Amino acid sequence: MLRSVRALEPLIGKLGRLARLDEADKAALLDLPFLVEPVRAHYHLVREGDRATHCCLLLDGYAHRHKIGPSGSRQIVSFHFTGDVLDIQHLLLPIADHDVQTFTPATVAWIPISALRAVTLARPAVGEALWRDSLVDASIFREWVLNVGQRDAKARVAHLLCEFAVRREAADLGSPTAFELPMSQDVIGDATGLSGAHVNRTLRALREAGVIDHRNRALAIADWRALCRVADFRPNYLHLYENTPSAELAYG
Amino acid sequence: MLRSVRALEPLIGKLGRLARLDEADKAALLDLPFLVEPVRAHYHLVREGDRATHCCLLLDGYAHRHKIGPSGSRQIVSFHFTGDVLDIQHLLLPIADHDVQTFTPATVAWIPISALRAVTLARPAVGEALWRDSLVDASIFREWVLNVGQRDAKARVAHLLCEFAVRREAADLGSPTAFELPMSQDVIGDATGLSGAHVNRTLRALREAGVIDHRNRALAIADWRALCRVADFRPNYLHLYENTPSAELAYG
DNA sequence: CGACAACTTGACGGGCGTCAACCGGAGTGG
DNA sequence: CCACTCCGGTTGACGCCCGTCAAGTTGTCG
Repeated sequence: MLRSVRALEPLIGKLGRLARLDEADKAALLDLPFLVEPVRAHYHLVREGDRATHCCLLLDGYAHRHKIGPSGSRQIVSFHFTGDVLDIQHLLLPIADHDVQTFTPATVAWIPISALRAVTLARPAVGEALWRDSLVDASIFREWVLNVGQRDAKARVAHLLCEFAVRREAADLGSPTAFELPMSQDVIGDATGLSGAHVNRTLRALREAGVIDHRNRALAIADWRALCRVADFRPNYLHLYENTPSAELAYG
Repeated sequence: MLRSVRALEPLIGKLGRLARLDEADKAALLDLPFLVEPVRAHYHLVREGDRATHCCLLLDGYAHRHKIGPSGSRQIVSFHFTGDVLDIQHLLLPIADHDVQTFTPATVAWIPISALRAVTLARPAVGEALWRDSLVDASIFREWVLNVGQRDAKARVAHLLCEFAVRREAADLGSPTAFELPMSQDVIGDATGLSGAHVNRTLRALREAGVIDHRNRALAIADWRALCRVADFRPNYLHLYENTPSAELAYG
């Protein structure tokens, strides 16, 4: 475990996009106690049933949240990037109802829940940003219910890629149209309610349609509009509003 | 539109289960401005794209939230009962990302968002209760992603019935094991990602297995344990903890 | 260069969608 | 009191999307 100065910068970046934070708000965030921990891929950060004492901020790498279904099957319910708070619900719901797991090597910061709650009370703008973040999370879950409930395999996978691209762009994590897809096809399957084999077939179909270019784990979106059309993708559920900077991902 | 005294009692009941409210908190809630409106079944309370000015509290009747998918299909993402705030996310996310619609005749109270936000700032316990409510909502969405993503038809429908029963019990809305199922089979299909025809087949299978008794729209749960087993139902995602009073729905 | 995980592809089968027909109850109008 | 309408429930026939399984290939890391 390490303790480094200003490691919480990514949190300020994220929350600053969700609410207007003044200098005192930012100072209070930077003043939070925390412990930095590098972890390997496939490391369980939270397990269902845990009584949480700390919230987990993802400083680097990728993670997902998932639930275990009948006969051990796994449903991934969200993906997370640098700057995301992985379990903000533990501020108010003490017992975890799902697992959180890295799927690449990652670095996380553990923040005591008591300290985070104190900040939300002392600095209402911070509380507002965190609450809004959890509401956007909920909106993404709703969209995923729609995704696995109504769309066919091609649309499901395409939708996932669209969301990945737009969220990367919004979080300023590099090119939105060419990036590494850091997860295995089984993981994509667990997120879309498909088998790994069918994810493979589906990615091939998207490639052969000229919509994406996908080799190994390198993804390039060849035709953004076409991908959105296949995916039935409308980004409103991400609630980015004017914070979507991208000309590259122009929509409509 | 009507204005009646203490119409907001159901809100106090609900929030009182989510956080410890003192007399001043309750007084602040009862002091909220509101307008009561009776509405017919299938009335749209909120439409995707609306800029919300009021939050909608369900005083009586049933409602659901849904999103429109490819080629006009509909995915219901949650059901709501008396006492539920139907669109708490509009406190912080101004533009609706989904529709809210009654499916029985209902009575709602419209509360101005500005007034509700003022109360959350002045009375932190109220803010905490509302935030927690929105986090439980999010947890339910996650469970629904699992439901439509991983479970087969019988488990999906059974899970919906289990959730209905436990939430009725928790909200003190009458018998948890015998009640009216107020929605059509198409509606159940839209909530579970199944066709209405297959919901019918599935309900028949559950009836023939002796798990439920279901005639017209009257539902009786004949074997609660068996229903839970079929449904892969574990109520932890509802975050009721010690607030689950039921001996009738004992689990484990 | 060997081991192992992930990817790839094909064959086969089943769960559930689609469609169509029929039924049954509630409301409506004569 | 009955005919008509309409919505929802019920059931069967048929087919497709996608799961499962198995075999082979590729990529990567020690």
